[in-house]
Amino acid sequence: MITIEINHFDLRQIAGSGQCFRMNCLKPGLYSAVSRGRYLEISQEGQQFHFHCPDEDYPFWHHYFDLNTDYGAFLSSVKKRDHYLQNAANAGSGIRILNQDAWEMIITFIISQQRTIPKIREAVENLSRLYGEEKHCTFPGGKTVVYFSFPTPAQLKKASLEDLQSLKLGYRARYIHRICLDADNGTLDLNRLSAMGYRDAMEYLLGFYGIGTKVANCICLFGLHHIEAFPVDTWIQQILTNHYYRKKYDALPKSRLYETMVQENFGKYKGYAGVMQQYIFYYERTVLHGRSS
DNA sequence: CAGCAGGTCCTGT
DNA sequence: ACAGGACCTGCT
Repeated sequence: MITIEINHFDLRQIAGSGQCFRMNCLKPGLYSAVSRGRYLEISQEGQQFHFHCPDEDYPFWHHYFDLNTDYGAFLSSVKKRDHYLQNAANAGSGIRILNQDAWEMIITFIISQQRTIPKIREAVENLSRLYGEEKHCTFPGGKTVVYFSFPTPAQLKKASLEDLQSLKLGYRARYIHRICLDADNGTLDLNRLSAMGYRDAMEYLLGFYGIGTKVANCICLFGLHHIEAFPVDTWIQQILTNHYYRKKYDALPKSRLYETMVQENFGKYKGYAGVMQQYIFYYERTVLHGRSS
């Protein structure tokens, strides 16, 4: 077990920020997480954190939670004039943009289309249980936890279209099936994708069946750590409309409306607008509308 | 029963 | 380019 003290880091906020679907609250202040085949239990008391994992895994989780980045600088850069963002950043000041696996984010956010977060979690867990690897983690003291890694492309390719449809993935089943084939035959090159900058990664991702602008931005933000990415979903659309509307936007075509609003209101946070997106998403959804997971 | 949920694709102008 | 409709499934 490793104990450290960290500012601007809050497990409940991160778990509720909608960026990861394999973090669970075991009891107040204690969370589990699964990523890249590893398992962690982490507890929080104020700014004190206990990492329960093999010592050699600690650097992995330190990077996973993005603990080398100075979020205090992001927070203090919020414009005083923007009261909505001020409130949001204050409410979510412990959020961090996690370093998650790109392939897992591709599948996860394809699944996320037109679904609620609890249903996304359920689907991701089902895929892991059925196509991932069963793993065991034994703690000092003897407690053993069974968990499942998220399936690799080679593992998930074993799922037929019918298999995926039987998991109630609906029209997303076709998207997933197709992209597994692409990942297997090299059309989707994850190593190449990971080496790209934000713009190139967006263009590349948009070429795949089932990935549109919103999902591609989520993959960039949560799976490739391009923190300038700013996904616009229905929640963000509502926020933009309710808090950032200006009359001149009426002249814009719908297809360009939101990207213009994002550019004009969040472009000033150059290179890290995605952090602000997380603050307002979390604030609106969790604090103002009471969604907990 | 209609409407909507972390959208995307396809089609017709 | 742009707008409108279809699409799986489950929940209200």
